[in-house]
Amino acid sequence: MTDANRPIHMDLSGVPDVVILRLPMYVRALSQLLDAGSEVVNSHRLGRLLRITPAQIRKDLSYFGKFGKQGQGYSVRFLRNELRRILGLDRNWSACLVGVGNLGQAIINYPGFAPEGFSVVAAFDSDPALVGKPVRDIPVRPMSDLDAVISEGEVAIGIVAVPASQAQSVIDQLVDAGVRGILNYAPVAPSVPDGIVIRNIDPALSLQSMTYYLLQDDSRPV
Amino acid sequence: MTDANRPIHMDLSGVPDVVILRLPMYVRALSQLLDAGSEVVNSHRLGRLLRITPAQIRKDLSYFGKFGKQGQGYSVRFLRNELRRILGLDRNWSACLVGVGNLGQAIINYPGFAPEGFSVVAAFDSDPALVGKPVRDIPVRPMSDLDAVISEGEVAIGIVAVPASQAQSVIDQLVDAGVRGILNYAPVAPSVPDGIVIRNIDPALSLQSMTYYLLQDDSRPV
DNA sequence: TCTTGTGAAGTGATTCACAGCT
DNA sequence: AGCTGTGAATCACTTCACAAGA
Repeated sequence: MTDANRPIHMDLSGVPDVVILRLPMYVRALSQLLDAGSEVVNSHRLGRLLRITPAQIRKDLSYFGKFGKQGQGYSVRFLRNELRRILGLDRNWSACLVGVGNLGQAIINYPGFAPEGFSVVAAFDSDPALVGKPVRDIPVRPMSDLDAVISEGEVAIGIVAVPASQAQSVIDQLVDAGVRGILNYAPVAPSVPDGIVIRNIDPALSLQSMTYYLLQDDSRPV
Repeated sequence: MTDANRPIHMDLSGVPDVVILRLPMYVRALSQLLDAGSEVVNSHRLGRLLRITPAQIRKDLSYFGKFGKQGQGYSVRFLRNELRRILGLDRNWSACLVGVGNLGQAIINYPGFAPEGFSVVAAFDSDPALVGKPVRDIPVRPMSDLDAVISEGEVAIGIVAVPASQAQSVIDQLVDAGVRGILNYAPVAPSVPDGIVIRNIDPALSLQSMTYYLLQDDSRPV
């Protein structure tokens, strides 16, 4: 009962998706703690920082191993490094951007990607007026270059910042070219083949669900 | 058993959050169908469009009433209007933006908010160099104006596009001024009082959880 | 016959509570 | 004494499956 029938926690496909979604939050909080000079932390404090219950944090971590010491807590540095390794953030990830309009340019200039090992190595646009003029050192290429650049450059991630009407077609092209993850900013629910990971960034949907709750407690005088 | 002990489905606070998060997706899909000339739809087709099971859709709708006709399906127009009403999208919502840097300007220029009744009526920045120069017709004001503009203008929503270090403080100011919903683009996990609705837009977190799955099936040759 | 609306069943995630280690 | 790691219990969400209406 102690060691014979161990749980299959190392079964990687068995970790719930919600757990994976929380790990980056842990990494971020741990980095902050480290910056603030904390070398150890317990699940209670980490939970307060992220507004997550301590039990949740301990359970999440238990899917991957034992990282803490009873009575003390976790080494901030060690836990952060382990989580970064688990998430694959200890390596570099090349991404390409499709769509260099307002939004696309903001994405290229967004400083939040680089720190965790993501770099946009190429950009594409169907508008000839945009092609050729680099944005922040990143060359803007025609769509016809997409396939070659992705397959030759080991680009694993495609970032989609095109109008809704073109999004599915662009995503199909990215997948065909060999991209394995899609970060989609277009307001659509795209379909991708099995094995392709997609994340949608959709502020309009966020606002539209928010208003439901704003309607509820109109108790206070506006 | 038929009518005496009816379920408390009209108990508005009893609708699961996940359901509310899906309603805007339904609205969007229904709008598309309408644009495409479809007047009726059934849960199966709507589900295929959104990659949601038909049972899920019917169950979600059942929290709010009966919108369909057995044997036929739903009137696209009617269902869309009902959902828009339920979500509060049949009225106008004023929002203000804090932070008029790269990201903030992209948000102001983002065409996705206006169609569902959201309008950014004011913008604020702590940088004097940005204050005074309107961005796309929206005046940029100093932070000191924030309180007055929000309370006088019936601004219910604050959009936060400032650096992480300032985000919590800005959110506090917005809440104090009377905003009831926050759309936060800063990479932090802010805390807000009860009754305040917050939505976080955090592409970096999305990418960081994506890579976990990209590591898993390295079956194909890269 | 087709499709909704919904109790009941099933599945999945969170929280509890405590044994065990430091 | 303090805190982790984790089965067990609880809670929440999804899917099933079918009665009933068009």
